[in-house]
Amino acid sequence: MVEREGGPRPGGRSARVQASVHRATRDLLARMDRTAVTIPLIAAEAGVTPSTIYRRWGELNELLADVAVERLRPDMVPVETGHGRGDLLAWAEQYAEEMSSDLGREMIRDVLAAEGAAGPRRCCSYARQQIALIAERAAARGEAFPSLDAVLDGVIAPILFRILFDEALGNARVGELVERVFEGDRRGDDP
Amino acid sequence: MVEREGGPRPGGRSARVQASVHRATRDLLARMDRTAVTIPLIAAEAGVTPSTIYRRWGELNELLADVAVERLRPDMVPVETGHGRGDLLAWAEQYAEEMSSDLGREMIRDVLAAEGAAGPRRCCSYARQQIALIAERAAARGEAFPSLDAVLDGVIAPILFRILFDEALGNARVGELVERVFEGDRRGDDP
DNA sequence: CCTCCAAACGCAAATAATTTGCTTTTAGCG
DNA sequence: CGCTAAAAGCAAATTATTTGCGTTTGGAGG
Repeated sequence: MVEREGGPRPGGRSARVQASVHRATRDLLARMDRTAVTIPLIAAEAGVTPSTIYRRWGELNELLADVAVERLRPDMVPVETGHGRGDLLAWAEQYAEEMSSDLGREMIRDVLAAEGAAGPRRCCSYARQQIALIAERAAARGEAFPSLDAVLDGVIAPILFRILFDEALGNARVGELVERVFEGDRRGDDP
Repeated sequence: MVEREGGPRPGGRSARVQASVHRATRDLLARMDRTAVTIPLIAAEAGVTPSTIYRRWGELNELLADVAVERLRPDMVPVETGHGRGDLLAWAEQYAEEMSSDLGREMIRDVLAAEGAAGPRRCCSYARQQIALIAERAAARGEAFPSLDAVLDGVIAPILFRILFDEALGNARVGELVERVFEGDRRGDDP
């Protein structure tokens, strides 16, 4: 019962279509204004008929979200600085920077604009995995490290909240948040 | 040089059209699936021609965002409990509850899905105003109260982040966040 | 290797949404 | 009371979306 999450079986026709549609979408988004990107356009660029896209993704939002989630998947292991706090700081700074770029902001919005909570949750779990990895390394060194929820609420949440609703945080503020989450370092979550 | 932000002059034809389109949109969203709500439908419901809506709002996302921002405007003053911490807790709990409802979630997504940062910022400023009000009352009583940014990052951000990307927080967790933001109560923001 | 099957695609016609040029209405102003 | 600019209506043209049906394809079982 091994569910594959990356879509259909690799190598099949279905996978080829998905790949070329994704590529076409990325290309067009890079080349032109996002409001000008339409499904017929993507279809032409990808060499498929529009109805194929409509049947597979339903609407543009879903396709854009699909592409964005894939691009948001972390492609590297968080850098090691020697201690958990440094690891988290380095990671958070990079995360904030990537996400607050024009491209990052657009991808987040694309993910959120699609129906259903699957996309956003996957993005959240990407961050979770990265932080869990840093936490495990810290634990292996015998260091104290804040709980996953504390980091999510204390560091990731403000970073994304500000990007989405206000103005992106600078490195200074991100550093403060990381400090703060290490201050009241309680491991458990029960009252 | 008094710019009106609620749209055109009140009483004019333009204002009537805007009002009836907003009302029609709310009605339709309440009655049917959001994916079934289209501009021609709203136009029919509002008694205007579709082109009027297209010219004023451009696309459905913009109209939905416009309607959502208006519905998200706070319509009451935060309850007074006698002290700032209680005020903030009560307000945060209600905010979390409203925003995590199906309707709340949809409205937030609508606001974020529109182009431009105006809608999201207005939502952020709504929260800011409410918190500033609570903070002023606390200050008037001579109480200590965390900075606006501390509350935004420590309370509002996690609430919205979890709604958007994960699972809504319960009252217990909201209470913890409020506690925490009062713990390291520093007024200034400089290092 | 061959045959069969279901899933996915292409094609094209039908439907629906969006854009646009032009006309008409209307609220505000001299 | 007309004038005017902004906004709405109308309808034709364009573009996007849906859908029915035939075809292709990759893989499973013989």
